[in-house]
Amino acid sequence: MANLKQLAQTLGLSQTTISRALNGYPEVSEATRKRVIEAAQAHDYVPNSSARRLATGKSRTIGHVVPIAMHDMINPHFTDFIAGAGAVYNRRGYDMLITVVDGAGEADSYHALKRNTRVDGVIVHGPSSDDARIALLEEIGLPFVVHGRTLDPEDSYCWVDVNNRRAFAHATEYLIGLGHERIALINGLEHMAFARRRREGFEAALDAAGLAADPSLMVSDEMIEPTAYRAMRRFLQGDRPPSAVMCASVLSALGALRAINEFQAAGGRRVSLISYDDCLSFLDPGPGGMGMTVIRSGIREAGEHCANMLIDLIDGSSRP
Amino acid sequence: MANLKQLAQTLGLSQTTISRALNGYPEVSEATRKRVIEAAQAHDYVPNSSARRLATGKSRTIGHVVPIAMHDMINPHFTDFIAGAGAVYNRRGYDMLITVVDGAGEADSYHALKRNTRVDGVIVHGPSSDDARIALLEEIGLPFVVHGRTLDPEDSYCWVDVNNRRAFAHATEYLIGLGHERIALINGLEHMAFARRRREGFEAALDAAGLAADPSLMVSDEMIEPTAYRAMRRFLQGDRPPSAVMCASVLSALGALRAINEFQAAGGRRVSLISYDDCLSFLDPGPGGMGMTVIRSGIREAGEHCANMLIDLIDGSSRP
DNA sequence: CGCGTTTGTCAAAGCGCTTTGGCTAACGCG
DNA sequence: CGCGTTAGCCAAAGCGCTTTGACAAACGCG
Repeated sequence: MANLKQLAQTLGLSQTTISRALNGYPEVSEATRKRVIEAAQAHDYVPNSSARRLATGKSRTIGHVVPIAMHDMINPHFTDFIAGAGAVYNRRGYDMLITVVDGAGEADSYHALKRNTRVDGVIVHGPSSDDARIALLEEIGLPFVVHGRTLDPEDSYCWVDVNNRRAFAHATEYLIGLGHERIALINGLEHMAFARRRREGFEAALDAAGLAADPSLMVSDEMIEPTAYRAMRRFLQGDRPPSAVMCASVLSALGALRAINEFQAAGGRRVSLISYDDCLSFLDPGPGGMGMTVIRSGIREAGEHCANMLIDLIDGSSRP
Repeated sequence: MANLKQLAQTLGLSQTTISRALNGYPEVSEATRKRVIEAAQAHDYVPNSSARRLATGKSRTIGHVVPIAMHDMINPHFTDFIAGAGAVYNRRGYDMLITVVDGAGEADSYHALKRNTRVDGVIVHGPSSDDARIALLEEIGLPFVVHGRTLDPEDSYCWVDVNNRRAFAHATEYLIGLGHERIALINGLEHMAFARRRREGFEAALDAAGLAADPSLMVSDEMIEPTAYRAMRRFLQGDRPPSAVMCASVLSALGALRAINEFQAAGGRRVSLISYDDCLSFLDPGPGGMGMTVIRSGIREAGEHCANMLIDLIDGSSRP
């Protein structure tokens, strides 16, 4: 059956009553409610979401505005994140609206989403150190949760993040425990807050062990294969090559690994490699891996987490 | 300014006229239209999309229903596709709605999207050999474009695809031209139409050169690193190892490469590798690559293409 | 029994837009 | 000049839902 009106007619009730019965309002008797719900099911009635949206001003939709990042690619982690968030939206009756923008149009997109009540909230991906987006969203009053944090620890918005600092500190300690003293770091671009945190963890662990971090063994660049390859090669060709390297992503690790393989084929010493696996589940080497240690970060779970948090926020709740 | 009514009032015109002027109907004089458009701009008026949706029954939204594929990952190519499609949607004033479902719920999702006029059309990703979805969509009358083709060449729906058959035939011919006679194939799962087509191309090229395809040098499995690694290892350990291998994806190539490197480190002969790059732009090795040849397939462009096609279809056009 | 409450229901007024049908004023033409 | 057209604009009726305000009927209680 198509619409509320018809259902009301067949049941001999008013639209009001039907609507209330279906939406769980207390003003209808339980007997009526039961009758209505059954009839709705029997006639395969589902309220039209456009109408509801117009009437309530709520869209039951979450927006993700993804800027097409540098050199025209979307961050591969995004996929896993979406999978996690999407599952939650489904379960909780929300839709997911994705807007792909080139950097410039981003603010406009948020404004447009808000104005049209197209979304009830948004998720902000990978904030840079001090992200303009969060100010914007606060200003226009669109609920949001950010995945990752800005550097300012005292901000009052919701975020979900892995503890990058600690993860890198631990991994570094692990290498130190194995006896490594010259450890290289192939990091992501440091205008991203997470990259900063990772370096901090790395340096803190070295410090704690009385080892100085060697700037000539640290690089901060896009986390892709070729850049990592070149960086690693440079490290290995120096006078005092590292005996271990930490990579900020599996992609970087791939590049580093290539450089290491060439180095060893040419008679070089063995080099250990630890990679931080910021998702990329499809590269999962499984048992008997690719010759490196990886830390898994569960981006997908982060997606679920963000989604749940945002919905709670919208439906009226907390801030963790 | 918030709504049509107010704009109409300030201009001393009726809502009808404003609406018509803004939507390009011929019943308003050019002078009025100009006045209206300018006022709209000046007052920063944008029609409320929920209201419009309700009134017209059109949502100006395209749906992508993505099943969480095998072993819980979304196909990484998806990201690039989305980037391409998303850009087009933006440009043409459409929104993108993504629904993540676990296999079972897929049909329901389509029904729900249709019933609520939540979307005007959908894009179907990676059809299997004979996909139930296209029948379903035709039945419920939801416009769609499929990315990839089913095997039935005579179907009457719209699709966008790369010529997998030809790409693989060419690549194989290339290897043959280099003098290779034993060529391995590491393919994707063959319930996917594209994988079938790739094998056909591969075999056709061998045939044409008077070389028989050796089944013991062909494998069809998920396109991920570890499976490819194991397959390649097996090939190389056989009595007559291949001198070249074609991989159906860069991920497979990575695995194969690992096996090859080990093989060569152990004194094995050189092995050539060609990979089909089904996107993964973030792995782009750039100049001075990773020691393999890749064919680029432009998933992103495919996304743009699909999006344009679908919108044309919705707005009333062709079928290529 | 009478009167203030509560309970369950309904009619009607939006939400902000599109679209139908009608109306007026200007226009074309014999 | 008179009459059929057309151009340009408008009022009002939806689209399908939620929500407000009213109102009977049933109830509680002194």
